[in-house]
Amino acid sequence: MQRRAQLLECATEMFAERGYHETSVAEIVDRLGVGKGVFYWYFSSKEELLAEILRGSSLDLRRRQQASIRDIADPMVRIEIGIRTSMQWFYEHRKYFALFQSAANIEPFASVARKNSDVAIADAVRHIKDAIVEGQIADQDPEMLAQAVVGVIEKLTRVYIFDRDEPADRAADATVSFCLNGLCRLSPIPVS
Amino acid sequence: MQRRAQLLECATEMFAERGYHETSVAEIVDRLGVGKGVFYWYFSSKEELLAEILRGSSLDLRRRQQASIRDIADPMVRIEIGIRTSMQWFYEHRKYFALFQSAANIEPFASVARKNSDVAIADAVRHIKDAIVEGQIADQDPEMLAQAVVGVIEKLTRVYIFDRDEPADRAADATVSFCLNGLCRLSPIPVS
DNA sequence: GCCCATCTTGACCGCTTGGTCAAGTGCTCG
DNA sequence: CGAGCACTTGACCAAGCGGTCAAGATGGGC
Repeated sequence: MQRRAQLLECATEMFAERGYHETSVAEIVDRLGVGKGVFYWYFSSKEELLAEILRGSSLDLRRRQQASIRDIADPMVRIEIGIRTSMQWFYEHRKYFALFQSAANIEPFASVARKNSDVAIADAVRHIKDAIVEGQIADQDPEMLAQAVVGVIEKLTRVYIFDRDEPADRAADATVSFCLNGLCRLSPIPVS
Repeated sequence: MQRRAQLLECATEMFAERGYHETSVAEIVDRLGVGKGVFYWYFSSKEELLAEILRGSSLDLRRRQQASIRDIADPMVRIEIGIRTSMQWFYEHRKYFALFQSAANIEPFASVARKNSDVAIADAVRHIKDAIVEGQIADQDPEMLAQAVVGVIEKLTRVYIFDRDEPADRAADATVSFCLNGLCRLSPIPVS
């Protein structure tokens, strides 16, 4: 494997497990059994490394989302599939989840995290607006609805997929059901 | 004001604005215009300081939640008031919000944050179970519903109250409406 | 006036960190 | 073979960190 990719992978794992600040460059290169110079041959700084990890992985997630809903006409189904795809992706890339969450609280990455989040919200808003036009969702602020949906996704992903290592389905079913029906409905609309 | 309280307040602000790791003990005491020894006279370590801030504030939040729903019989209304109270508290104590969120990603505080979260979830679960018994909520996993509700609260608090500095009402209305009705219900149950 | 407990000072310490760099190593190509 | 490029090494560095401590201040009670 290429050195660069090795460094990327190793650093991702260590950042995810122990945090960005708590993982030193020395530890990363030690784990790979190489000298420190190798790190600075491929990356100009530790900060740039995390920025690249963040950029690459959020791009991958978005691509997968887009691909999964490309051919779906019904906006409600697009929302459901979007939720399921995201959570499945987080299941397969658990290590990135902690990274996304903590990057938002690390000064130099807060703006990048914010931008990524804005893109995701904008995508969701589009489908929600379509659904409102088609009369499937009541006319409310679409951005707030989008944020709420993302909030549920993130929370259930964190607790059930990340912390408790469950497979994605159960949490995804619950997320879809909650987002569509909320707490109240006594006979939930069956999940497709 | 007492030194101890000054240190607590000053540190809280700085941790919230710039992050725990990014704020040094030297900066805290400089801002107060005192020597470093003062810090270590009142606190045994920087870590203990944050632990105390976390303990104190989460206790205050919980007390306020409990007080606000004490005399309410209907579990559904307890849930709604609980949501509104929490978000109002976060509005009044915005600086603590960032702290709570980031503490979960800082190694030595993750377990404390986890414990606090568990308590909040357990509280919500109780009311949800009551509502299921009374037939107001369909019989689903109460813990998942609780996590979902908390996810919406956290997300809308972060975006509208913390990032955009809006007052709590609009975000709280949206949170309650979404949690009760989800996306689908076309004629939302009016917010009480 | 003096003692002693409480509080304050800031120079100092040991240690870790991100980052540098002169000195290699090994591979390819002329 | 040897020139030169791509890569690797690890000792080294300045900066910053959390934390310590001997040396004062301050002030109330005797």
